[in-house]
Amino acid sequence: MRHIGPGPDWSVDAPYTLGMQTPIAPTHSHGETDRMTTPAAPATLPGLRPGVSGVRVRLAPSPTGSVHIGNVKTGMYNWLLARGQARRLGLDGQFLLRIEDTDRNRYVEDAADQLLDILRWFGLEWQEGPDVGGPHAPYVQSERLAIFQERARHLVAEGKAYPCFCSPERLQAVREGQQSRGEPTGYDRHCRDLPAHEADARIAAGEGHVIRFRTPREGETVVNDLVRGPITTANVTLEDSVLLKTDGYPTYHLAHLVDDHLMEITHVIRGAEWIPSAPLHVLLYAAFGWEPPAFIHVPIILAPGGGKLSKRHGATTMAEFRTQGFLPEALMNYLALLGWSFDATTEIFTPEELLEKFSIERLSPSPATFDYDKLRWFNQHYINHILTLDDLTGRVAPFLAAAGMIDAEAARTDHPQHALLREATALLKDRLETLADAPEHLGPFLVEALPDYDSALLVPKKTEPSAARAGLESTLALLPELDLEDEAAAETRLRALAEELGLKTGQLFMAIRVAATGRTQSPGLFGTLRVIGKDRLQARFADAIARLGTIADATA
RNA sequence: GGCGCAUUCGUCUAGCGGCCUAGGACACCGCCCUCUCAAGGCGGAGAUCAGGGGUUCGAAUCCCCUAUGCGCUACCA
Repeated sequence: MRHIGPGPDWSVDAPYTLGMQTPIAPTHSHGETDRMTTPAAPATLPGLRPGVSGVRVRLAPSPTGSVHIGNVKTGMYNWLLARGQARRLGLDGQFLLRIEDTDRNRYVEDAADQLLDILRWFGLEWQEGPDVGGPHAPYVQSERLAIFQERARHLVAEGKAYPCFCSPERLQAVREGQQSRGEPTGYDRHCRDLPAHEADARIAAGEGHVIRFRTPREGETVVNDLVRGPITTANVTLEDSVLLKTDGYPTYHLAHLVDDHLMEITHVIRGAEWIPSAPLHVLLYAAFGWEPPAFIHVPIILAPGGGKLSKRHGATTMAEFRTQGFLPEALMNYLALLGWSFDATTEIFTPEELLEKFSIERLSPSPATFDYDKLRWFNQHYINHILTLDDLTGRVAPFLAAAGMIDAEAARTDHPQHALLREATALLKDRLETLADAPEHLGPFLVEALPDYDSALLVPKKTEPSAARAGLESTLALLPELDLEDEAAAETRLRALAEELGLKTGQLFMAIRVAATGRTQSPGLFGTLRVIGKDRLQARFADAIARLGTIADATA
């Protein structure tokens, strides 16, 4: 029987080393711990420092375009930790949103607004952020430049960072020289030991420069990742990274770290692409004299063929998944399982259930391949089995309205088209994989007149056109006295009709199906007839009969 | 090249030294239901647990090496 350790030991045993903490062990989801003799251990959260009463996590995207699915997944885990796991343990849990717009070259004008919009659509709610404010405002880094510059100056004053005057051209030349000699590339620390008076003079003269971190050249740094365990890196392999750029903007390394500290972030769940720079961050925290947060690096999402997920494979941004008709709940369920599991068999987790079940202990360190087929299955499952009919009706409506099939207001229950929309949705929902499939499937049930279709479809296999026509004429004649609301009765009547005409039920039913919908595939015939209704059926049958008049029987 | 991370059915995963002749799900195949197509139900095939060494009475589970994949190696995040 293994237990989660008594909690991380945060004692610092080396200047540049985080206190050792054992990687978290998963809890057993069943078994002996429930015995009455076992005193209930106080619930603890891995990575939480003693004395800290709550969890504060963040999602810190940069507004450089549309949000990638991977960023959202990472943000979701943060959200689930704060709003789910932490709160279940009776802790305060705050999830915040911070915009990291420190790259002026990649900045995209409306990206931040779109970001908030799509994150809200997805279902993430933040307690502090650029739109809602909070105790640590502003939550946009470009509005916090003075803070970062002050911190950088502070490090320089303490000798833990230094100004570097090397031009991009020199840096490139250095790199090329290293490459041609087969050496590891990297900054050669040319300005690391400039005399202070010289550096000051050049700055005073207005010479452009960056601020670099004076990385220790000896020892090693340990990053304690909560799911991976300790990751040790020799300091010699680390670079003197740029902290502050020539334009006065901070790099990610400086900005995120200062803000995480100021905003009292307790857990940093971020993409695995940050593992290589995590030692730098640990060193930076030490240089500032700050306690670092707990780290969890979650794997990046792989593309079906290997490599990273790109346009070539399908949707990659949140916005694309939305327009393709995916439900945020289904997307969240699928994404959650791409690197996390609850047990051996449970796979359906609504957002509420995720908040109840999610725990960082069960996060996986290995990368997962994105499977569009499985996502579609989840989406279909939510459409068909999880959403209520009224909910689904409301979600399908915008897609149908965009296709011009219903009025934009038809989702309102007092709208004249609403009843039909709802009935059609009920009838067709089991074949919708995405909301975007709705126009294709519901079309025949919503429009007045059918779009043109292949008249040959009206003649079922092994059936003469004349027989199909006779069947439809009889059905049309029978229509006024049929009670379509009583599906069983209508079925009995039409089965009898088939027998009278000497047709197999399949033959008659198929002819009717095509006449009613223009297709050979539809929901059950009698539900189909009921929803389309007598008026439209009358017109469609008449049209079908006219079409059949132009098709001659095969002369045997 | 250097540094790092990862490695159980095609894919997502369960597995924490004996419950594993490896469980579940997607996809695939078959059957059932049936007026078509879906949905649903039932069943099947599919992983010698990357390979090789150890440790142990016993290893998918612990250790080491190798291989492969991925990431980082920017005044991008």
